[in-house]
Amino acid sequence: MTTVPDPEDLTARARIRDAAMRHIGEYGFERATIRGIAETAGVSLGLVRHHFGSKEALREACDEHLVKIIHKLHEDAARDPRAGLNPVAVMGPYQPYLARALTEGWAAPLFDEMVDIGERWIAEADKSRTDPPDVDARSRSALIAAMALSVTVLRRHVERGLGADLTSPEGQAKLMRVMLDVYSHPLLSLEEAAEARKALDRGRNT
Amino acid sequence: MTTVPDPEDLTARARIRDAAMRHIGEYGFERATIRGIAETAGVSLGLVRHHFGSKEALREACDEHLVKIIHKLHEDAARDPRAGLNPVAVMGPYQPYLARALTEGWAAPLFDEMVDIGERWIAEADKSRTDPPDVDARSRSALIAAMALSVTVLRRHVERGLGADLTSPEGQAKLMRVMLDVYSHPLLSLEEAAEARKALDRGRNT
DNA sequence: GCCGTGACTATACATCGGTATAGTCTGCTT
DNA sequence: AAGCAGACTATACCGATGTATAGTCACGGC
Repeated sequence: MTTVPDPEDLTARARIRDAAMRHIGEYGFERATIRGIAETAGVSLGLVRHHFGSKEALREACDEHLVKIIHKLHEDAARDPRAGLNPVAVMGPYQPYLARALTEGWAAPLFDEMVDIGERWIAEADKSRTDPPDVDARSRSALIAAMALSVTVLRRHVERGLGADLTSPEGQAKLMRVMLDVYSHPLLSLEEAAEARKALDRGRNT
Repeated sequence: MTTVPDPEDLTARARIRDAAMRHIGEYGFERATIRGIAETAGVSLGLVRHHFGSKEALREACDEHLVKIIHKLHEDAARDPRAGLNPVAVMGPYQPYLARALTEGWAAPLFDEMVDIGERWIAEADKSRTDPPDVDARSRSALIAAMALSVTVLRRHVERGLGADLTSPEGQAKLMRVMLDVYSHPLLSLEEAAEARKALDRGRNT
């Protein structure tokens, strides 16, 4: 799944890009070295430069590729909405790179697009909501996007907490069960929330 | 808030440690340089080594200090549970460092302790829950901890989404409002969750 | 058949940054 | 007064890594 390469793949350029995504995903951009990437791709140091020019440009190429992948996944998810719940399963091998991109500061457009998608979804759901929302749909979408991505970003910690390897089918099934339970039970009752809001209005912020 | 220094502070050692936490928080461990930290602390490169021995050891000292801070905050939060909702406000200036620690792979005990605390809280809440939980309290606590920390870890993205600066009181109030709304409304109905679980049981995992 | 272009390699270069060492100054103890 | 300890500085060292350059090889068009 999601490992289907572009037709243009198999080329050295594609191999380098894939190796870069793996290295950056595993070590982060700083610790990933062009030499290491070249070795993994089975090419010389110079060829990386020949194709991409600089380490920074290589990263940008990886980003573009990620965006491409996400767009394709988004189309797929439009057909089966439930499949999109589990980001670890969805992103597959590109998930570590995504996590780095989000935490090392260069994937803003990507996150924003996720917020866009969520916002439309939420606006739809608001129509059948009984109590009026206290805040705009976009803000809620941003928080929910962050929450959904937290599994990706804090994956190692979540794995420890669940006692399961999230690359395995069993681990992913477990994660889905946990998510279903948590997502279907509010952390706060409406009354508690209303009370906290009132306290906030009184100007007591902490 | 949370800026009250230890009595032992004001010493060069403390200044170096604080500078290190700021630099690592801002740039990450790799990109943070001992030279830069020394300059910020207003001391020489050599003094950093004199006090801490190595960059790695300096990081460990920062970790220990973070743990100390978290413990103190935890005691405070025990008195006023609601204050603990907002991790950005709670962690104050140490929040960027915490985010780095969590995403760059070295803060496992810290996360686990948060899961511990949450687990006890959830076990308590389970007593008054009508439907039986599908998964153990610890797994749910881990996911919820990750979700709660997502604001800290993806802070820049959340800020863009909310259109607010989370260091400002207004931004924090806005975040609180968003959290209260989202936390008090389940993302999935019990029926949807039950149905998804059934689909999972049929062995169709994706 | 030649030549040019682009994929690819080998190697040199320069900088950055962690580490190591030698030395200075201040203050305290005896 | 002597001397020792610890805080602190200046500077040298060296490996790692991104960047740059020169050169080789294969292939396709004129």
